[in-house]
Amino acid sequence: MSSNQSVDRALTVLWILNGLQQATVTEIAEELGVHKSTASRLLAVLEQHRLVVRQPGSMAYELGHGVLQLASTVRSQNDLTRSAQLLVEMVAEHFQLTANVAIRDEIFAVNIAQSAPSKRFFTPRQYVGRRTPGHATSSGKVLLAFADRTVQDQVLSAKLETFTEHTITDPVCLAEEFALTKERGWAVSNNEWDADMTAVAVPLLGLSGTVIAAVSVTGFTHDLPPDTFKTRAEELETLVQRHGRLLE
Amino acid sequence: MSSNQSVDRALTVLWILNGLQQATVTEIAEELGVHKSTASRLLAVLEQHRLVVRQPGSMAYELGHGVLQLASTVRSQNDLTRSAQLLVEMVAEHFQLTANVAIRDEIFAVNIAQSAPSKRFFTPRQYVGRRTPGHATSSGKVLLAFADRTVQDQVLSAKLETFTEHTITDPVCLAEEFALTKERGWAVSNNEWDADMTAVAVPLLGLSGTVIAAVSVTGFTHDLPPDTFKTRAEELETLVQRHGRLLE
DNA sequence: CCTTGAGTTGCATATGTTGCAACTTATGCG
DNA sequence: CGCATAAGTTGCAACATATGCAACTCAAGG
Repeated sequence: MSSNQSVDRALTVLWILNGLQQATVTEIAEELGVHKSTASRLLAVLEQHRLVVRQPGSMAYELGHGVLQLASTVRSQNDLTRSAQLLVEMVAEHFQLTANVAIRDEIFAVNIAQSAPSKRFFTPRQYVGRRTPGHATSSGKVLLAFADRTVQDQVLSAKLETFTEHTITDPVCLAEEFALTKERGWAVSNNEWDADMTAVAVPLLGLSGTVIAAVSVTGFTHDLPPDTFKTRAEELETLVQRHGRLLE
Repeated sequence: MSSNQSVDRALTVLWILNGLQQATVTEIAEELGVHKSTASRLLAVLEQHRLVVRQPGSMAYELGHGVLQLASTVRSQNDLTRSAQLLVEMVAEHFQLTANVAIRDEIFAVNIAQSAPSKRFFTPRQYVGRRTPGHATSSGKVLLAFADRTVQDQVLSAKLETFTEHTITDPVCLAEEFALTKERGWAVSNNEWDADMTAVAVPLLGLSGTVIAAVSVTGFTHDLPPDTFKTRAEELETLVQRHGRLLE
């Protein structure tokens, strides 16, 4: 595997700032395990490229506008993303729940669009771009259930991470879950990733008829009791179909 | 000025991909002026950090989901950004024109939120995160007009880049423009940055009463004739005031 | 089947990066 | 307000590391 120490360190800085929100040169140096002068120089280059900034008057660095610029290219490049954004906004409004569109990235699900309902104050935090576990989220289950056999095997043979007491960690149970999902056409994650959070997801088909993404609604478990799963899933499917099949 | 060659090269790769959308190892190597093996290794590290990806079956790299993840941190970090997004959506809907909120970055304006009207097909392209010239855009003029004297002097003493035949490049004229903007409370850019594009902007005040951002509406010049400037600006100001002062 | 082009890997070299120490700039406390 | 202390930056020498080359793999096409 090819590597490049200084580039690797510099990019790690971005992820550190992603986690900590703010960090000083010294903090970053410690986190990386390098001398502070090294950290200082890495940050200087990142700053020249506007990927990190220092708010005037503060010593601490945070992620900069350059990141936003790069991200807007990723978005606009992708017709699916744009279309997905319109869809989630409609879905969020309809259910008054947080809506997501996710695509598969290896054995993970990555949200590419998210919208929170306009009338609620407390909603799940932003997860756009972040990998979420395929075996513990509703979109992940949908994406994996409709993925190639080889991908499924990859998941089933991996160590399934436990997040809550409801997380499915037994490969046999998970395989059944995939089969069920594929048969009925929707999936649910009931406190499996995050205690007290529940989500329902349905597949989104491309022009060729294959599953290219998953659309989900997420809310506190209180708002999504088990007897509503089926209805929600059917409503969601109707909305998705009305929105039309998206570009592949 | 501190530098770090390999990191600088790696970050330049991101900007190359930002411009070209897609590029192969060889193309990037040529663009950077390095051997293709070097480019290959830089890309490998960027790929490990999910900042670039190769679509399965393609040799070409493009920007990856990691960028989106970093960007979502930048956004959620910033209450202003979130609040601004709601504002621009409302404004875009109201005028059926593209709306932006921009903040000042040195002598430039950086859009932090943008929304295109839902009912139009042809709209200006995405500029979120990108620096726009302070002397040739409506938001730039607002931000500079209300900025410190030292910042204004910096602009007025710099070489003012010409973009169209209407761009204001004379420091004296520009100083007058700032004075006018400050007095009447709004600015306009009439084909000054991009031929055939016109925009009107008003300031956005923070809790302390200082100008923290500019809100603008942009459209083809055809849709924004000079006799509508004043009305648009006043309407825009009303909308902004109704939306309330944002967090500083 | 051979050729051509594009990408990746092993290896030797020297270039570029690192840590140190000295210096400068901020911050906190009496 | 000024000193003390912590945090950040820069010059320099040493050596770790990134680089270019060349050889290799892989894929496509004639």
